[in-house]
Amino acid sequence: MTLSFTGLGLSADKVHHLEKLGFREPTPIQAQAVPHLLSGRDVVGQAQTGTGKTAAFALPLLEQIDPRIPVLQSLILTPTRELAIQVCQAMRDLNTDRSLKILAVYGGQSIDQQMRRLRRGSQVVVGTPGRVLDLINRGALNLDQVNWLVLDEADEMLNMGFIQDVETILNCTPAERQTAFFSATMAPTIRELATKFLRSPVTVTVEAAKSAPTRIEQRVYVVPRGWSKSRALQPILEMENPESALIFVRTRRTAAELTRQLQAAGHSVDEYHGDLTQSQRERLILRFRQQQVRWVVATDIAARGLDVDNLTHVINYELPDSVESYVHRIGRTGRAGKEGMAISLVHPLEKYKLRQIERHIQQKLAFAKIPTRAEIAARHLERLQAQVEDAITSERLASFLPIVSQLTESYDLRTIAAAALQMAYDQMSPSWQRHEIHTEITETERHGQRSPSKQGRGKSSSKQRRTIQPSASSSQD
DNA sequence: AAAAAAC
Repeated sequence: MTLSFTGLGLSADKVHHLEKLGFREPTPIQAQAVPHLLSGRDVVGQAQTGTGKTAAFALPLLEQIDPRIPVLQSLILTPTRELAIQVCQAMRDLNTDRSLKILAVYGGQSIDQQMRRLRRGSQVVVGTPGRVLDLINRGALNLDQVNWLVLDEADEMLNMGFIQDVETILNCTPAERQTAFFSATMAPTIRELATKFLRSPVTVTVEAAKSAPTRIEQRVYVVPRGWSKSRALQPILEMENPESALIFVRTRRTAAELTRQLQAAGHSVDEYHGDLTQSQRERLILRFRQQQVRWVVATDIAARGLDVDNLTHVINYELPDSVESYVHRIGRTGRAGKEGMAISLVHPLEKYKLRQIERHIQQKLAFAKIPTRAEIAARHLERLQAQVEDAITSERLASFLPIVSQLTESYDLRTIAAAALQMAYDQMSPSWQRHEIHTEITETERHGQRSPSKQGRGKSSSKQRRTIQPSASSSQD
């Protein structure tokens, strides 16, 4: 069954704007939540990561705010600053006629500037709890007229550490407001707690889409006894050669240390965690989105909501503390109907954590063997061959023919071709010759880690339906 | 116990 946005009760204007943006069909969570939200009901919305939750609350919200009144009418709370920025941007993108003023407020940025902007009369504010409270206490933010309240990543917002601030903020809003809680995860205890803030809510739960189990391939590598994780990570990265990856660790310190190691090995990688300044954080996310950095080593600051287009890999260098966090972490990839790979590294003693995760996601996780040096070399040669075949059909090929003609005066064609391939191979694996990688992988072979070489993974399919999905500029959860 | 979130 397909629905149009019109069928959801959105205005003709809005539907027309959505079509101009290329959005024709609502995702399941949008199809189910939007009508309830338009009818004024409180909603608890639960749907998988990357399936359009932001638009599910943003569309009805934007339609019901009165653009003629220059007063704050809607507040959205998020658990991280970057998420506030992202949700704000997504809402501005959907506010196609620019009739509403939408502002993100969060810590680490000049509060004076945010206060000046607030004075100009924002109708929608997206913010993190600490800064929102600060602004309330300074008299710069008045929630008296807020009739729309959204908790994004609601279960996290109701967790210890956030709940007190969130409750204080909620108490500053009118009781007759409309409230929506959205998240991909909602533990029963949190769901119970949530009802305390909602008025006879409708619960909208979207079951896993049919493509869901295959959308993200999950794989587990058991780190051999006596090995460090960083030693196990090297051959996996060599084998996978992720185009873009989020590598999750548990602490800021480990993030910094692992980043240092990977940088020393010549990789394009940077760290992302709460020890950085706000401008460092924002700059990094921008560079990552623009693919100026291939890999990011992050704490759980990046676990939720963050939407980076074409993220191919999520790597759990260390397993998260909560099963919910696992679900959110791997959900950074495989977004908007694309494929993704989620890899977890576990010590033998951590296998019990794995079983908790398996129970929660109701899936068995596949174990993989750490690739040997020979398998990695074979994979590199496969890639090289594929690249050569691509190059043969390229238009630029002809421009290299004169050089070949010149070289044939001194060498035969096979020798020239082999030399060119050798150069390409060395370009492709600059760290290949490095001593530490060499010895570690030799060590792997001594441990008898062998498995058949796997076929390279196909690129994610480009033939997807156009729906309102996360992209670099708009996000859904 | 750690991470996130205000100055």
